[in-house]
Amino acid sequence: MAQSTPEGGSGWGPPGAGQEVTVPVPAAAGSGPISHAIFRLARLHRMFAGQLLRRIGLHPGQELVMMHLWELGPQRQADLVRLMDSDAATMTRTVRRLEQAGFVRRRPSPTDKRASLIEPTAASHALRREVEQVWSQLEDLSTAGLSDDECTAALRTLERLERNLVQAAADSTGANRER
Amino acid sequence: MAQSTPEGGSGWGPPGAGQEVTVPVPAAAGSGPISHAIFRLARLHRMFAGQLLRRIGLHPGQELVMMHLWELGPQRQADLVRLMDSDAATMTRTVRRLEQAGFVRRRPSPTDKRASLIEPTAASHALRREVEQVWSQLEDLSTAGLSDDECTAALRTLERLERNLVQAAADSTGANRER
DNA sequence: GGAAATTACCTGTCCGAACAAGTAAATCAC
DNA sequence: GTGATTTACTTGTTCGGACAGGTAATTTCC
Repeated sequence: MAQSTPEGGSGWGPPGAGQEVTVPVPAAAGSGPISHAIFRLARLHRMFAGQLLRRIGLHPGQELVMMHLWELGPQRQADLVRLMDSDAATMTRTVRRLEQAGFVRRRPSPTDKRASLIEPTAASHALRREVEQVWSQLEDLSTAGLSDDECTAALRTLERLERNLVQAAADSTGANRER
Repeated sequence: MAQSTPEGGSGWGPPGAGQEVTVPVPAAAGSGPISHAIFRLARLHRMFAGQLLRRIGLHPGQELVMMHLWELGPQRQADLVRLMDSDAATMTRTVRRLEQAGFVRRRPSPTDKRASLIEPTAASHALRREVEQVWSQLEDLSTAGLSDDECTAALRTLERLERNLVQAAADSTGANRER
């Protein structure tokens, strides 16, 4: 991992704010500062989550599935896909790996022969506290030194960016074919 | 802590949109609102970048390599790894794919028989404007409707979160072995 | 000069993510 | 009821990303 040492951010130029940036902004990415910041933050965040989850035998993404199952009980894969806004193919493999790891069991749906219900195993419940601890820890690390107001503001900022992209995606797919 | 959970994050329904295009925040993730927001934003952002890059024959990540090469000229793989804070193994494969795609060429380093210099091909320069356009477009979509001040604030927020994680990573690695 | 550590790169493996394509079952339309 | 469409799921492929391990060249230190 070896995140580079804090050092000179090549100021990209907005008014006033001439503060140091902690990350290498090698000017090549000066093009899209926000995009690049999202990219780097995401990478770091994912790496951190992976590092924490690794200790409890999960990979990033798997813990989300487990959390949904613990909270909502048995779900079909399609439900999990919808809950996580994920991909059906990815879910197939993720569930299979969770099954092989013994955290999940499949049961054929009584009402739909196409579907199977995914349910957490008894063994998996021992993980629940640990997973919640990991998420809590990750949240604390991310928001270290931020006041409640700042956290709220940060959350709003992230959601605003997300909303923009959701909107753009809706526009672009909607432009092609009316849904 | 940091458990603000402002009203489940819902409530932004675009007026009149007869569909719940927005994002599922299924309470299971209410645990770490910031973490989850980062996760979702990153996923969307990456998906969008991939969609845009796909049209010009690149995959997410490859464009970063190319941008560095265009800007800095021939680099060793190790340099690219450092510039992108990436992984050596990943870089090996990324460079090979870029080479197979004809965007990059390898030349043995004159001073170091272990290393090879990666340089952009002439053909690749036709891509440069398109790549920059993609980044510009991505930035515009992300920051749609944001004022300059809001953009700056958003950037600072992202960098603050990143700095926290960088710090946490430095702490955890530094705790194990003093560097 | 020569052993030991470091550096640069490659390969294998596993994972999530996305796309394409396919199968089977359920639902809809007529 | 039959045919068309939709839904649920699977597999194959390709990519980035991370880890483990391996080779060769370089540097460090004695």
